[in-house]
Amino acid sequence: MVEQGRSTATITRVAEAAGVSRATVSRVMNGHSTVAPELAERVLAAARALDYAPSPVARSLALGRTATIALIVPDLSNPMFQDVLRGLSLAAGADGHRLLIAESNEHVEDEEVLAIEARRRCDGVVLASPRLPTADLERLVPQLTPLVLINRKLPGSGVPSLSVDHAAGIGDLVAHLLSLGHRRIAYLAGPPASTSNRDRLDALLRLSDHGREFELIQVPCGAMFDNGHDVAGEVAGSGATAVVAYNDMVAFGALSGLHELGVSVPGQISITGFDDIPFARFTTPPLTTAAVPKNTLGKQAWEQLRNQLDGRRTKHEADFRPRLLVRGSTGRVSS
Amino acid sequence: MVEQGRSTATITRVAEAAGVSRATVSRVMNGHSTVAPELAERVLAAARALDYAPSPVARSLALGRTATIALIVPDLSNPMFQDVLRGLSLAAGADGHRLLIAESNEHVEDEEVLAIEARRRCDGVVLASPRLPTADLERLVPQLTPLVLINRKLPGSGVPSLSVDHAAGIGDLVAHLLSLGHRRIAYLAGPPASTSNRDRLDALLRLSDHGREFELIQVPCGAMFDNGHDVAGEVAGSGATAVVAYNDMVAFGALSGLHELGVSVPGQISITGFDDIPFARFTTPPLTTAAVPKNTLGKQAWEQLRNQLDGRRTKHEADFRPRLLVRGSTGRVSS
DNA sequence: TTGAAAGCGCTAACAA
DNA sequence: TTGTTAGCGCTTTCAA
Repeated sequence: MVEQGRSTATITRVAEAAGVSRATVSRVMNGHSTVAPELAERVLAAARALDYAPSPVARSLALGRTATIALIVPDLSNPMFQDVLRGLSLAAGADGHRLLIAESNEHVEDEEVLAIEARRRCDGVVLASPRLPTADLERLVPQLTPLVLINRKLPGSGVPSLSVDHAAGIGDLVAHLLSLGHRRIAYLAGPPASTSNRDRLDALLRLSDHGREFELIQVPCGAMFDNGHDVAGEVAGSGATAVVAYNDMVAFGALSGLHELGVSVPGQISITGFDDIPFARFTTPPLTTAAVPKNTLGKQAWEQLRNQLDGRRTKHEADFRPRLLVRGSTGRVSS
Repeated sequence: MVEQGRSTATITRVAEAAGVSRATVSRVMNGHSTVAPELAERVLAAARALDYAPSPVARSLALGRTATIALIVPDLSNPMFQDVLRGLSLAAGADGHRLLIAESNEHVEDEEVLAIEARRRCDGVVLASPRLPTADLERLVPQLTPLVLINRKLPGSGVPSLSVDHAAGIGDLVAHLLSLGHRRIAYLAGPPASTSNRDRLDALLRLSDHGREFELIQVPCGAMFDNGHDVAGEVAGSGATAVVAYNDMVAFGALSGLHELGVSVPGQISITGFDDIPFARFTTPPLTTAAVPKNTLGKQAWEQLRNQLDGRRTKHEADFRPRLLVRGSTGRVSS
């Protein structure tokens, strides 16, 4: 048997040492009612001497709450979720709550049981599950509440949801490209099952208006560097003068691939990303993109969750409009 | 009051419904001893009907273990830790353990209480705490055990520790640069308090051998994109023909900055990074770097922790030697 | 094989 | 103000 930390004192031992009841110790430790100062002092002294701290697990059972929340994401390697994670961790931590993280590793089929299991160890859940079918999600809601959804709406369910307004972001990017004279635009599509990909694609289709505003060339791609890199050739041969990438990583991969092919950006082709992940302004050339406030998303998620934990009702849906950042990767169309 | 999920069934209700004792339900749920098949079936039916699942919190209290571990990191925005997080999350998850994550947000002074608090909710801790003074860490060990250290050694303590062999990585990078003819090398230093920075710097000083092998120019920098970007001018003016950056992000920032200044890489200056974070091979030019097996680190951390949880002793220290990846950002010195 | 009972460590009515 | 008591939901000896 391995040494499992020093044997921890219990409330009973402290009570004995201080010559009081466990209830009194509990009251002192929680700053409750008014315990006689001299008693309180005795209790604290005993607690210090025994190096006592209340057991979170026992408290959780007695109180019915754990001071812990769960974040459920499909994929931790996605910078988008990393920032949400970070914002959430900081905000919840500042309010004395721990963060449990559960990653489905893109296995949608495990996501339900993962979420339910996680919820049972926690007081609430922040769920980012872009691929889970709506029907399944709806069925899940009662077991996950208090719940906050990220990048996903469930109208009429009363579940707070924080989303990026993808359509608005795409709108800004396209307007920018159109103003530069581009009329043949390739979309490097993200994962087909991803709702954010669908949102972005829908927006593009709408804006293209059946080719009347501009010609839209769809290129199946993915969500990672490599995917963008690998379609560079296809892009170059497509006749597109501008590329709207699913996200910054893809854009960066494409940038890299085009560079290797000797295609100049933005000289011959313009490229836009989406998200504004940290290095987007450091690429060569720096990436024009739509910045989504990812930290804000995490922080707001905590606010929404805390409201529910406190029994408050809360506003239900928030859309965060990305901010267009024009940088060096887009330029006037070469005629 | 908000709806807190559907009211969950307890073991008592299931026992009543099945007409058995709680002990029997417990045995069935845990696949223990041999409960008579027909009884077991009755219990399972009741459990299904009531949608029962054992409470993890109650189990934790009764069993004295939580099936949860904690990862403690100074800064989640550091890609290095993100990958460790990911590897750890996956490995622990595969063995049915949850992951609690605690971020000190670089506040070393909070790290101790954060770690202790986290440990009390968990069965063990993976600690990445590059800046915590050794004495403090040593005092902490008994309260955190089972414990695994990342990028940090505590000789004689018996605490398993997984580290990157920074010196070896730097050695490979420098050998590479020397072979290309470089004799004036700038080091873009990371955070002074970081042990990994110190390791890398020490290695450089040793290799430089007081300038006999090459001249070492120290440039205080940092750990992020911006820091690298901001010292580009200084680097360009330093007369260095090659740059060893603290990590890939800094290298990338420097790359970007030099590009803006019209300094060609590797034409005029060669640059190396460290870590091989995902985009390192997509920069322009792609980054020569020392690849650290970060996923492995996370995965191994779980192995080490699991060994301790199982009461097994385990090998104590592992050094992961980075792999030199020669890419486009380094070239023969321009004479 | 099954059940009764005690216990994990804490909190919170209720009484005194 | 303090203590007594019951209870949070589960596991696990110990007897039967």
